[in-house]
Amino acid sequence: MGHHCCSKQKVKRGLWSPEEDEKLIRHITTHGHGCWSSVPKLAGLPRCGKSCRLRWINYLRPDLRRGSFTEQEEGIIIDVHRILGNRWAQIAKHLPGRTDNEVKNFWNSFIKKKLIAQGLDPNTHNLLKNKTKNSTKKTNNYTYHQDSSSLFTIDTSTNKEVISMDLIKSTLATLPPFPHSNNNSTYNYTPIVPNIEYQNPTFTWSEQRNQSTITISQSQTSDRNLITARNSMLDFTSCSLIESTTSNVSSYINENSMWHGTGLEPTTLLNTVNGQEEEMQGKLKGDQQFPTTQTKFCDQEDVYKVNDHDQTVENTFGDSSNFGFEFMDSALAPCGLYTNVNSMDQLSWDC
DNA sequence: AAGTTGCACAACCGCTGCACG
DNA sequence: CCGTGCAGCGGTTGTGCAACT
Repeated sequence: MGHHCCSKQKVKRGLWSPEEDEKLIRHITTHGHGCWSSVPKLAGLPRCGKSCRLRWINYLRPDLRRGSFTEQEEGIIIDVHRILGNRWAQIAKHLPGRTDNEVKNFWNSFIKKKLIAQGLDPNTHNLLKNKTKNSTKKTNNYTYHQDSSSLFTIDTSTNKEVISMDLIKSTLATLPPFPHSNNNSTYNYTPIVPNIEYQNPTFTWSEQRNQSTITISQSQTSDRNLITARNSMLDFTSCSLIESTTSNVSSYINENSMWHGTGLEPTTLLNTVNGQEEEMQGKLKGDQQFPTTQTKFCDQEDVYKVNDHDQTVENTFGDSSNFGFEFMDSALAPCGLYTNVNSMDQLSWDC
């Protein structure tokens, strides 16, 4: 039984011989593939166009990277799979020289088993045990909520909740620098504000659920009411950059509040670049690819409370690409940015 | 040595979405 | 709007080989 596209043809199936490979390579390098259905006839191959296309894409293409996957590639696959699931073609776009078929085979033959062996569900990337929807966990001195769509995953080596920063780092790298800073500069970080789902000491990021987007905002405070913000919006279904802007932003910060119900919302920032206030909204443009990705999003509003402090942080990301609660503990607690659950406030991730 | 099993990877199958007439 | 052809995708199967019994 041949393919539906070539059922009327006498086509050969099975493994390709070196002679067939040579014919196909010679044809495509000299003429291009054009319409794949015409390739077999033009190249003198007893195959269907579909088979020729697959052979070229998955095996004969000159830009293919052969050989074993590196640990870095493995990490990228796991990270992107966490977002996209079994969208192998999308995942393969993050791995130059690798094909969707190759990624899929590697996943099924290696990564999948590895995750299972580590007690992780390869579909959800969550722990197989105690996988309860909307369960509330308590770790160290903070509490948070977790479900299958949580932004956070388990670092199996430390058994801690972590978030990979690869996506955010690579996104910020595409943005223009702050006007009065360099990569090693120190600047004030406008602290946590409500209705932003996630943050770390260097930047904040949030989700726009209806648009399948994530907004990353990094701000440099020049005074209490004017900050320079770098914002980028990405579509996490296609891993493409939708919009990036650098602008002066008027922010409203309630000095007396506990950052509850007031403050700066990156999805509705007031753009004052041209002296006119306008709401910043993402518009789809371009199809810029992301080097690496990760993330998964919550279904509910996230609310957390922190103390009202500006803090000074280094404009660097450090060596680790993972941002864990342990790090947050050490980095933020001395600044009074959040307090533990034994006191009034708690950091709560209502995912 | 022969048969069996498990694995990696190549290839196929069926489906979807899109363009076009 | 509908039918057709095509490219592309993800799931599945087939094949070859090495390890094991």
